[in-house]
Amino acid sequence: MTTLPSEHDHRDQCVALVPIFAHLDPVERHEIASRVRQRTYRRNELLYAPEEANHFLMIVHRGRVKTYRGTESGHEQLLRILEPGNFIGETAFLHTGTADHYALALEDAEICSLHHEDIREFLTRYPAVALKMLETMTERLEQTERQLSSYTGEDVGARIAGYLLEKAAPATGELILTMSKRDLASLLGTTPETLSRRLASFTDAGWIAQSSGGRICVLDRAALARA
Amino acid sequence: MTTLPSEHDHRDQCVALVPIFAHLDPVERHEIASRVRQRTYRRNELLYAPEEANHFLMIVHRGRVKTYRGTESGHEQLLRILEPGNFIGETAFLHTGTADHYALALEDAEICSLHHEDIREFLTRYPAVALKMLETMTERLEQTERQLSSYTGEDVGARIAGYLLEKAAPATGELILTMSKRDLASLLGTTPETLSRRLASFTDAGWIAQSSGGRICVLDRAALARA
DNA sequence: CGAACGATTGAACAGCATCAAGTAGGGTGG
DNA sequence: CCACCCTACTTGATGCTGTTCAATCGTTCG
Repeated sequence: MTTLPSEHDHRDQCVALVPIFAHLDPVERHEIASRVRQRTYRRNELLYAPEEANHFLMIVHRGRVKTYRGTESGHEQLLRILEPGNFIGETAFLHTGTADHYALALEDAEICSLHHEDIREFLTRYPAVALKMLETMTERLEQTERQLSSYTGEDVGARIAGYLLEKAAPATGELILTMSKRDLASLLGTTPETLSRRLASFTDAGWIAQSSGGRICVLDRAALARA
Repeated sequence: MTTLPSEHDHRDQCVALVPIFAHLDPVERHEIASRVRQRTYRRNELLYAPEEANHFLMIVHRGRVKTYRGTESGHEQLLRILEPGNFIGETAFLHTGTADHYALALEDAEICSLHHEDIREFLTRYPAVALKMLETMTERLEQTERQLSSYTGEDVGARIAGYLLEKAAPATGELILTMSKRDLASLLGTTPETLSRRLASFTDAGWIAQSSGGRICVLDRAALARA
C-alpha cells in the first residue's frame, strides 16, 4: 500500500523546485520529499510569530511570504519577501529554535516543511546540500548587510532610485511593484508618505512614469542613478 | 623531515580556538591545522578590499578585525568587529568569490586562513562542521536583521542605550568601549557628534558615568531602557 | 615639543516623520 | 446594480531629530 502517485509527484516537485536540492538525483530528491510535510496557508495567515518555537525549515512552493519584525514602538520593519523556492526557518539550526520575527503569507501559499531533525540528518548525509545552503545563507547575509549600509549611507531618494534601477527590466525599463507601497516603504526604511512624494517628484522630473497597478517605467536611468 | 613541533602546536591551537571546530577530536583538528596558512597583520593593515578576489576563509586568532562598507557618498558603515575565534571570508563559498566590503586589522592580528577548496573538502568530509557553520551564519544573519530593524524602528538614543545595556557587566554595570567612538557611532548608524551628545545627556541625567579610557558605568538600567 | 587625530561642544539647516484630510479603488451587502 | 465601507494611496502643513560645518580641547605618538 503506497501513497498515491500524485501526492508523490507533488512533493517531489516541491523539492525539485528548491535551488539547494536542485542538483540531487531523483532518488535522493525522492527521499527528501518523503519527509516533507505540506500545508497551504491563506492570504494574510501567519506562518509563525516571535517567541514561538519553530522546528521546521519552511520552503515556499507556491505564493509569496513576507517576513517582518515588529519593533516595540509599533513600527514594522519588512525584512524580505520570499518567492517560490526560497526558504525560512533557519532558526531550526539553532538550539534555541525560536524565531524573533513574523512570517506571513501575502497570498494563498503552499509551504513544504522539513523537521529540524530530518534536515540535520539530510545535511549530514548529503554534505553538498549543506554547502549549497551555506552559499544561500551567505548571499542573504551580504544582501542584508548591503541593505543595512544603504540605510545610513544614502538618503531616502537614493534608496528608492536604487530599488527601481535594480528591479527595472534591462531592455524596456519597466517594472511592476510586487508588493504594496506600504510594504515597499517599510523595506526601504521610510514611510508610505515619503515614498509617494519621492515617486511623484521622479515623475515630475520625467525620470519615471507611473501607471495603475503599480506599473512603473524607468525613463532616465542615468538621472535616477545620480539621485 | 617534519615541521617543527612548535609550529604545529600553534596552528592546532588556532583551530581549537574556533567554535565551529571545537568539537572535533585532536586528530581531525590536526588535519585541518595542517592546511592552515598563517599570517600576521599590522594595526590598520587591510585584509582585503571590495572587488578583490578572496579565496580564503579567514579566522582571527589574535587581535581584532573590523569589517566595514564604504558607501559611494564617502560614508563608512561599520558592519562588525571580529574577536578571536570569529571568521570572515564566507564569500569563499560563493562562486563569485569577491568581497564587497573592507576588512581591516584594528590591532596587530594573527590570522589563520583556509583555502576555499580545502574548506569545501573539509565540510564535505565533516558534515558536523558544516552544520556548526550554518548555525554561526544563522546567528549572524539574525543579528544583522536585528540591527537593521533598530535603524528604522528606534531613534538614536534608544540604540545607544540598547548597546550600553547589552555590553554592561550584569553585576557592576561597568563596561569598556572596545572601539573608538567614531566606530561605535558608525556601528549604531549615527555620527560621533550625536553619540557624544547623547552620552553627555545620559551622564547629566545620572543614568551613566563616564571616565577616561572609554570606561562607562551604567547607574540606572531602567531609565536607560525607557529611553 | 609639535603635529595629528579623536573627542567634545556650539549653531544652523534640512530632510523626513508625523499628523491630518482628502481621493480613489475594490469588495460586500442590500 | 448601486450604495456603502474599508483600505490603500496621495497630498498638505508642521515640527523635530539628527546631520553638517566649524571651532576648541585633550591626548597620543613621532
